[in-house]
Amino acid sequence: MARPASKRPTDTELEILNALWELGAGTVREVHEHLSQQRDMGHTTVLKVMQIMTEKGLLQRDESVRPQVFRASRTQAQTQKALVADLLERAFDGSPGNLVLQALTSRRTSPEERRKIQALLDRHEKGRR
Amino acid sequence: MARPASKRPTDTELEILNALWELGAGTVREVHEHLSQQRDMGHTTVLKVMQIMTEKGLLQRDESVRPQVFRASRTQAQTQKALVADLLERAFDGSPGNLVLQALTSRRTSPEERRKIQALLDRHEKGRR
DNA sequence: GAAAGTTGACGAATTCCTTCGTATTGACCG
DNA sequence: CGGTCAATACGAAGGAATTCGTCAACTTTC
Repeated sequence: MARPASKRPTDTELEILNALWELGAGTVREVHEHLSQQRDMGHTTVLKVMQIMTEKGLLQRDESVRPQVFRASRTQAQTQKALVADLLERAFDGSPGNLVLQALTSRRTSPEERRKIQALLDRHEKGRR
Repeated sequence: MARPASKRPTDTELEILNALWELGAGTVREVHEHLSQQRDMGHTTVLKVMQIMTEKGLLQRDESVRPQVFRASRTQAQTQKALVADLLERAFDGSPGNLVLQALTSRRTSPEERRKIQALLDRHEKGRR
């Protein structure tokens, strides 16, 4: 009669993952400073979330050094793919086309982005990868 | 010092929205039956969630009839677009290209889907919409 | 080596979400 | 009308998520 832990990283967790992907790896302090540029969070709050993320397996922790160094367990691409697959499943009936449609009509999609997408599509059309 | 209500519909809420979009509008019973095909949820549970969704503004309720009829406040397309924009912001640094890349490399993307996407791109390339 | 500063562990407080049990209200039938 | 059944409201239970305060442990610096 309870709520199951979210399969996806939460918003806060994702922000920390973004920081770690950019840093490669980092201490709580480094992550906190990175986040502070956009977000107002206490140092211990970041630490706590990162501890929980480590328990969940989202982060790896090197305890042999002080301060401890954290890194993401999965790559950004792996996580992004999982998030897209999840959203596809939950909100787009599994049809990537519908999802891409909404992405294309986003205000964020510049002609440049569109060319980028076209290039991706071409690469898929002729052969692999 | 607490948790803010999620800006996005939760998983359960999205399932109910999916049902209502497909039904057009429906009673709790109809939604429950629709959901029962994939999910095991009590009748009152569905009702409760739908009540909360109504409070949140996600659903509109016609109380003049019995049983009450609910419908989604926003269209599927509107919601999908918001979800994509949100994911774009949180996990793809605002770049639709990166998102589409992950969508394209999804196992769910058949050649047929790819053609569909190509058609969308073409439509965007030449002119409006 | 003691003081001062960092870092990390722990747990509390609070709200949200999911799930129902129970109670109340409303509608229909006889 | 009163009874019955469905529909709705109410509220509670309990785990998840977010945020810190507090204190202990460890480092660095005089």
